[in-house]
Amino acid sequence: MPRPSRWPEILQAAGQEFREHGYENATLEGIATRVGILKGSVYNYVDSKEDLLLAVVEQPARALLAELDRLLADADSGVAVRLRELVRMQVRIFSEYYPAAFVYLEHLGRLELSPRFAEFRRMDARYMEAVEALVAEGAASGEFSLAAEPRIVARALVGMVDWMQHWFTPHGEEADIRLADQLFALALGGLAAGGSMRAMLGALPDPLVVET
Amino acid sequence: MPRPSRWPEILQAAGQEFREHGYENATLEGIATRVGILKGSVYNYVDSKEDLLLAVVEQPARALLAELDRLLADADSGVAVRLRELVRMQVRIFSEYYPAAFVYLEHLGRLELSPRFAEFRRMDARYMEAVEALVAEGAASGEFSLAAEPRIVARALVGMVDWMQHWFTPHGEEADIRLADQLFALALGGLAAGGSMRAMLGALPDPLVVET
DNA sequence: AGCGTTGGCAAACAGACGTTTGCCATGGGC
DNA sequence: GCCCATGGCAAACGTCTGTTTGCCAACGCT
Repeated sequence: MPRPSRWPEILQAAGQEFREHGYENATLEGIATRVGILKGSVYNYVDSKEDLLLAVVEQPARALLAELDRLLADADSGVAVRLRELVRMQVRIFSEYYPAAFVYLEHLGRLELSPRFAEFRRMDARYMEAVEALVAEGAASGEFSLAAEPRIVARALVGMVDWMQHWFTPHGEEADIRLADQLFALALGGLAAGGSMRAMLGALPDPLVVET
Repeated sequence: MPRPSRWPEILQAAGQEFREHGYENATLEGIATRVGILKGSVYNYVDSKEDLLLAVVEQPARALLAELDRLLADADSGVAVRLRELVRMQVRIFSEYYPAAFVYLEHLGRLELSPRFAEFRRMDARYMEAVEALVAEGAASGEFSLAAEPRIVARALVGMVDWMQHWFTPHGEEADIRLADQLFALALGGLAAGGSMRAMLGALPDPLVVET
């Protein structure tokens, strides 16, 4: 039996510390103490503190993009259905990679980071474009009837979902999906959604349910 | 003629540096250089770096709360109208206190800050409660027909608006109001808002327009 | 004119923290 | 049983940066 590596613990501890204190305030000593080792020992696994952030952020980022691709490939379903899947997907990743996914969100915006994070910023840009395209497609097909330009709408939707970093904690798969659907219903129908809107929401098919 | 104080310049420079680099990465030297003095000289105006953050954040925070009070006092208009005013108000403050208001948003969430920031966290909590109460009132009065619990709806709305820190830049009073109204229209009518919804939006009165 | 306050400069200080180094215990493979 | 890679420990290093201190020029006031 090989001596168990403590890399997973370190990764998890780093994620939690980054989440609680922010990258700049988090200390290597805090992370190491959480695992039960000294801060110097962390350098047996990484070359720098930034490497830790990179490692924490990489998993949720890749998962998000992979699912986005899967989702965009499914051009058969209506736009509303794809958008609902998008929201569900994102909530699922928030939950599955908690709190790493929130570390990702929080630190993407920060400049200052080395060029090694450029890839993630590109990924984020691609994500925004995808949402905007989805919204625009819905408007073009008549499925949506927008009260604002697609870009504004896309930003508002993303904000609604990404803002969850300030209040969301996982509550199990079922509850998470319910939450995602509530958010999506609000996005689709708005505050004033009457009975007809809710009927329409209830009638949406479930073609993309992920087997887990 | 008294020797002109450089406090306003320092405050503005601090706001910009905090906005661009984040509080922790911003350096006193960067702020001082922006004004054209040395970092030590800043201590003629402040006792600590934290004081600077406090000063930057205080103005937009107080303005926001003051306007919120004014807005909540107006119980005569319908809930939708008050909610639209809320969005307009917030965009206006983002614009008027740019970028200080975004520094406020960005750093409220961070823990680590001294107890002196507790007041702002209370203010934020009060703000959230107000939005939630507004939403609930709309649901109770029949003006809204919610697809989710008021608390979720309130969080989504706040997220939509507060996320603007990642893409908004002021474009003049008129354009800002137009933008606010687009966001509000999306919140009220959703993606699928049909022609009837837009007609209803257009028919909303303007009882709270602020004289500027 | 003389005096006190304001505020900038230059330099040094101090603490925090990321990183490096040398050492040693462990445990699997030949 | 020997060897070596792994990984932890302890301590030191170096830098960055917030903060302090002493000095002095500029200016307003009496």
